[in-house]
Amino acid sequence: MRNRSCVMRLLRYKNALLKLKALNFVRVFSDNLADAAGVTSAQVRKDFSIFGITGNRRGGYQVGDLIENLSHILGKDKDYEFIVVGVGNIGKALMRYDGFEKSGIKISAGFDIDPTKYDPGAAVAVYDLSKLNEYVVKNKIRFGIIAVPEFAAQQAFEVMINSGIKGVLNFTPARLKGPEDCIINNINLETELESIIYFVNVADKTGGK
Amino acid sequence: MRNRSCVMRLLRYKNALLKLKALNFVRVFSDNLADAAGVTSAQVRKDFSIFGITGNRRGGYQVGDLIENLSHILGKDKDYEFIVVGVGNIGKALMRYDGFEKSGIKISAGFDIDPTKYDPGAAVAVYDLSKLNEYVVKNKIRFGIIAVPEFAAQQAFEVMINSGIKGVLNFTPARLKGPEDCIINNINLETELESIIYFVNVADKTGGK
DNA sequence: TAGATTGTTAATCGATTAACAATC
DNA sequence: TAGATTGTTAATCGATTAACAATC
Repeated sequence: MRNRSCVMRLLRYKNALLKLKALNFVRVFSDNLADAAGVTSAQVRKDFSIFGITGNRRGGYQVGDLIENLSHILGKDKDYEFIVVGVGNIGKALMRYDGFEKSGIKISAGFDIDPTKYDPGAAVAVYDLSKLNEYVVKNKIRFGIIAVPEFAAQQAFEVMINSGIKGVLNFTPARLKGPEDCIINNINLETELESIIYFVNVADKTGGK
Repeated sequence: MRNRSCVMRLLRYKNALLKLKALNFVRVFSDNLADAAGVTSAQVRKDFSIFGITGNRRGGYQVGDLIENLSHILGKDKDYEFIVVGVGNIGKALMRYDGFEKSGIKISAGFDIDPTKYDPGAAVAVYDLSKLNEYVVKNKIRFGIIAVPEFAAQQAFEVMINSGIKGVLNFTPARLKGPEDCIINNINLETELESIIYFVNVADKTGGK
């Protein structure tokens, strides 16, 4: 199915392919991609088959064609702008992070309710939250990142949705409620760390030592 | 099964319960927890059953007991220290983030190879990467976060593992290779954003407008 | 007791994997 | 051609859900 895990795998294949291309590889087999992405070769071929990607029996896949196919499927043939709401530690880090560019992703502005955060002249400008609607409408922004404190998350989300944003990455533990057609991805840092603690503790008890 | 998704759900139940407790709730039903965590009530009861958590038929669960049970299972009856390797945008944000404390998680130091980053006097001290082993051994640190550039990830990981670290949260796209008994959680920010773009584009085509 | 909720089993659902015919 | 790899179907695996007897 074209579910989240499958799409995440396609993104991994694409990243692996870009590295192969940089090494001047021309052809690649499902086995190679499987190794690179940490899955089975059947999984790779199945994923491709779901999206109608074909190769050559016996000859594998052309690296260049495959990258083009995946980029098209993943909607990465043009650049995309994100805004950040909440210019605290995490928000600021994302605004300054330069690793998104190579994926065609640009963080174009930040918004906060705290006036001491305003900085319209910065490399990535920071505006008052009240300016969000105007900015998003004017620049046709469709994507955003929520990096506010949990209690402010739902409200921030609603401002974003009402302005026309269709997809958000939510760094708060809040379970956002909104229209069906809006895409929400959640990252919960506390939970990630806590789950590591759990599995290490389990390994301690069951494993040796 | 006691897999990652299941543990992540337990963590969500616990967070919901802590909020209920703050509101002076004494009892809770599987239905309530299901709503709070966005799952079915059968899932909640099944999860509890896997970990041997029982309630009262007809009477639901005692909020206090449940929190205690979950905290014990999740290994959160004591505090845990993490170190951060790579004091760039993300690393710094994590070191300054104050939301971990309430979960009993402390970021106790940062490490970097760039001498301009050293700051042994900071609230969270930053040391040379060469000091990592000594620090980790001395303070019996078992958990770490990798926030270096991708090319340095495997090396950073090996330094950590060799010092006795057992669980890491990896912010790079690198697929880390190490001992079986080491726990690795990956967060890939680019991929999270790219998957949002994909699903919004799909909704555009299939949905209205 | 009557009614409601748990705890658990069995059914369902979906995703992954194995296997192999097609074919380059 | 002979050999190797794809593309796809069927089998397997595991997780989620439905259902209901147990029971508070």
